[in-house]
Amino acid sequence: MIRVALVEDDDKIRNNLIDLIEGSEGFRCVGAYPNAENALEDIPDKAPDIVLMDINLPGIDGIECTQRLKTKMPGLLIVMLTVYEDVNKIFNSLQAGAVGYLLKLTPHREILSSLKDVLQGGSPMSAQIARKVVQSFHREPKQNKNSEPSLTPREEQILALLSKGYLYKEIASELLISPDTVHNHLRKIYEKLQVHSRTEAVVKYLKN
Amino acid sequence: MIRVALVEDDDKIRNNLIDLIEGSEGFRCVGAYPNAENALEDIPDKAPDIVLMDINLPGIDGIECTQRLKTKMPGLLIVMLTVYEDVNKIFNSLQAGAVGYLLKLTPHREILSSLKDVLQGGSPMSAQIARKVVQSFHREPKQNKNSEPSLTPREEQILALLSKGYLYKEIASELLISPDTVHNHLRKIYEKLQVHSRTEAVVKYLKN
DNA sequence: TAAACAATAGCCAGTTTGGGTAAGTGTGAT
DNA sequence: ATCACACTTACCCAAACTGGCTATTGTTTA
Repeated sequence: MIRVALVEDDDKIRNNLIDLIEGSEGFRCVGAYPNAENALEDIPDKAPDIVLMDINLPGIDGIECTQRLKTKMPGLLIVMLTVYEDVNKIFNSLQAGAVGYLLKLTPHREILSSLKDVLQGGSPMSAQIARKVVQSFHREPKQNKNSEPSLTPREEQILALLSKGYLYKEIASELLISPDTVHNHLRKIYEKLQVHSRTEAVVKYLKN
Repeated sequence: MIRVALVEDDDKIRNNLIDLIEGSEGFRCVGAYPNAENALEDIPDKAPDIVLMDINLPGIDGIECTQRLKTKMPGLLIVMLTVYEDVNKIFNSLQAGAVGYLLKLTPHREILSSLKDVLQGGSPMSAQIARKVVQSFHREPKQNKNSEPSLTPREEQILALLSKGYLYKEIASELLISPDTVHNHLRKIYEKLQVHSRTEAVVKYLKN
């Protein structure tokens, strides 16, 4: 039995979905709300498996609502509902914690199969949205052209310790060299990184 | 005319794919390589639209090869080929820059339609992989329970400037206050964050 | 073989920080 | 009206840091 909750402000659409879900074998509608405020209050008590969430809601919108629900119930599966494929809003919804989305004009049969799919680990979305998600997900091949002046292993090591807040002499005793040597490495590091203080160097270092 | 290149070490599979692509209306195979090394050398000259890349290759593997190709040709569309759904490898491939993947046992008809789909902005992948991608993509709602000893707005402001590597006097002139005031705020910040140097403070600050 | 460079070490002058102490102003709560 | 607290300024001192110059020992490369 898949427990479903709905958040949808349009009465007609909401009632249609209730009918669909309640009328289908293996599904139950455990809550239906016309706005995010009511949903946020009641859904934690009802503990549904899946929430169908309209993106455009009066007051708190579906994206914000998704984010709040996910903080309270991290395991909750939220599927967005939208009339047309607004790429940005869908993208933001996914970032907020939704696992996929459905268009409101999706045939009833497909809605039900998508819900089952979601419970089995799927993520209903069009290939276009998937591409956008995948792209945002590409790791930058880290541009080491001009930006990375290639520190030597020793310099990297010293920079790593510097980033932990060690003093020169602490780094020195850690590496069994003299504080003056540490000092010298740091000067080369600063030159290579084009910075003039440990803080700037550490900030650059932590950004990779 | 869609220009396709292949990287696949199994001769039989590679030749099958060449036949499929060359024998299909609107497709051309502009290169076929048994290993990553050859592919990396020749593909930039051939400038294909799409590369079909086996994940498991002798020597440099398909993931590494994808990463290198994307650095040279950021617009190149790479689709991974794999015999079974190895979630981790596929996941890494997508991170490396691939836009999707196909199973080697996919029917020929579907392979061709997936390639067209890719050119139109699609991302062929199963719902399970999509879910994994979407999840890695969720933004943490940032946990500020005990970890954040609540800095005052002014303190946050000063800490932000400190993190950019500003000197006391630079922060002072930026905020139109005296360096001594900056100094004082910093002392309170250090106390609250339980640190004893700007570097440690900045490191803590940047981790949120 | 000569040049380039990483790693080591030192000295010195000037600047920046970190910690101590003190105190004035304003705001909001009890 | 008193108290707590954020924000502000100030001075002192010791420790740490930055950047200048110099120099030796290896290793790698041209």
